[in-house]
Amino acid sequence: MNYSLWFQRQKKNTQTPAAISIADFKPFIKEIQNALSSNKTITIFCNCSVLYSGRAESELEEGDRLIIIKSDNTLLVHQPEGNTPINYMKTGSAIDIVDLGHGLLLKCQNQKLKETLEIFIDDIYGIHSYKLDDGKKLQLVGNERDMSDMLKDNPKMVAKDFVPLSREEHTKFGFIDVFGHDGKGNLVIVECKRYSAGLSAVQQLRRYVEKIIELKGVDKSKVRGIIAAPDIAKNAEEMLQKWGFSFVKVDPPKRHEKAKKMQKQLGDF
Amino acid sequence: MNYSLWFQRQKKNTQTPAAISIADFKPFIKEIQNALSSNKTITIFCNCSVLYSGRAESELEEGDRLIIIKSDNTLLVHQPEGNTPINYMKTGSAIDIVDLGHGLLLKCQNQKLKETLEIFIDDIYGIHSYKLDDGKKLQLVGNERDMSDMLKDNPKMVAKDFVPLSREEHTKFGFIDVFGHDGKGNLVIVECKRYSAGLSAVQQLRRYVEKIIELKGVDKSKVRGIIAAPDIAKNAEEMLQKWGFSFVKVDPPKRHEKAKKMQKQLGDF
DNA sequence: ATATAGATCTCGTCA
DNA sequence: TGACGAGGTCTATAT
Repeated sequence: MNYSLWFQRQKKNTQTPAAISIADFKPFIKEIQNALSSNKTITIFCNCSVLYSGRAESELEEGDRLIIIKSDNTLLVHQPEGNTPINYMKTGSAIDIVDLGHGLLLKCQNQKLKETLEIFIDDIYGIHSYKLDDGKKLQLVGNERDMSDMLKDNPKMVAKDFVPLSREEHTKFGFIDVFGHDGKGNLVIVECKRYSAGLSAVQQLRRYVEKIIELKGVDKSKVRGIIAAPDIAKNAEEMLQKWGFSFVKVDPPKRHEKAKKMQKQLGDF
Repeated sequence: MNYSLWFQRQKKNTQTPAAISIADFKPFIKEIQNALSSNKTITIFCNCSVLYSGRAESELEEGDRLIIIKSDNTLLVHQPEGNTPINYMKTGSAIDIVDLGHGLLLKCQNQKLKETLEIFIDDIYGIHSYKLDDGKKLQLVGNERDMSDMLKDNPKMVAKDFVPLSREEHTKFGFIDVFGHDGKGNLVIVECKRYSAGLSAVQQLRRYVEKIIELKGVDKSKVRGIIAAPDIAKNAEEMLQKWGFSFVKVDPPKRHEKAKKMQKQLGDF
């Protein structure tokens, strides 16, 4: 049975706090407990303050927020602006609601992660819940994996004489995006970045190159390191040159490219 | 005026799709447009499918979700499980709602970022909106900055003879967590990590050390690199030793430590 | 469980 | 505006 409840209330009148009686919150408690026990997704528009203790400790003063509780007991506190939740608790937390008389305390505890979140709810503007049914997964095109795929399928984008051997493999040399050799007996290591490559990208490449020199026992001059990215930062380029690596401008693939690739494959028949 | 609307409907009966008429969605459109124009925070419990195109491209098949639209036109699509939104659009997006007859199309476009999100809403279980008022910011204790603070105030946690000079400063040597020297005329660079240090942490330290050797023109033996973290990965420790750096076990500070520090400071008087 | 690296990362900060 | 690093990062994957 899908039961739901909706209260529309005026914001608490600070001039007459006595108007908010214990009885006001009773149905909310019931609704939240009901929704929690039936694994519904719950939204609470409210005025609240928040305390967090766990990996760090945080405090958030009183303000209007949207609280979301999911069927896996994930809890999110969202402010009216911004992408990311201001506070949150991960899946598997134990959630409890306590009547404080002057408001509600939403307690959220994750035993495993040793984290606690306490939400002091001063006023509730609305509670809504619904049992959501969804098992679908996102199909995404244009991540780094697709980029290394593209380079393996189109080695000329890296270098004229590049011969790819493996892609995105956890070798003993490390996690190398595209690995191969060129016509002159050099090993080639390609590090892809979907966005402008920075210092850390160059260092990542450097680490792989050094490891392969060490493990294969080959000479430094026999290993080519290449960054493939749409752009590279000035400092990163300097470091790249200093280490004898090179940069190839490559834009990350999206559906457009994917479609072209499929057309090409179809054309092979 | 705070106006709000609440519809409780059964899930669409797939056997009789004709039962869902255009008229059913009319009040929803009005409510969404109304809420958008007054910068309310909106929640929509619905069944929908989603297309994204921008930095990457993604597709999400039909399922039950919670859509959140904030007062800054941030848009989030949440599945009933998991911490992070399955789809999202950043602040400043233009949001438009279109009646498709057989459902609604929620279009979200960010001109600046060249991103588009299209949500095809097949069925709506509930729409709620409220104007939220909140300008408070999170007070957080126990981040890396606090950790470098702690080390600067308690240099013996790093080494007996450590003399800190600066903390978290953008020097010409780079962004170094704690910088100083020891009694033997060596420069000391400390890199803090709140969690187990990995290969990238060691490389970050290595980069700072190399830069300071280059810019100061000092000998490699005169610069000490130290990782301060609660733990270090095995591979990272190997690399650390190979480069002559050292590891110091330090737990990140939280309120408990902060309080102790304040007591200590008070005790100084 | 730990380790490694990507992410439509996001967010802040400083040049 | 770009660059750089932290994040209560989160998430997926491999060992």
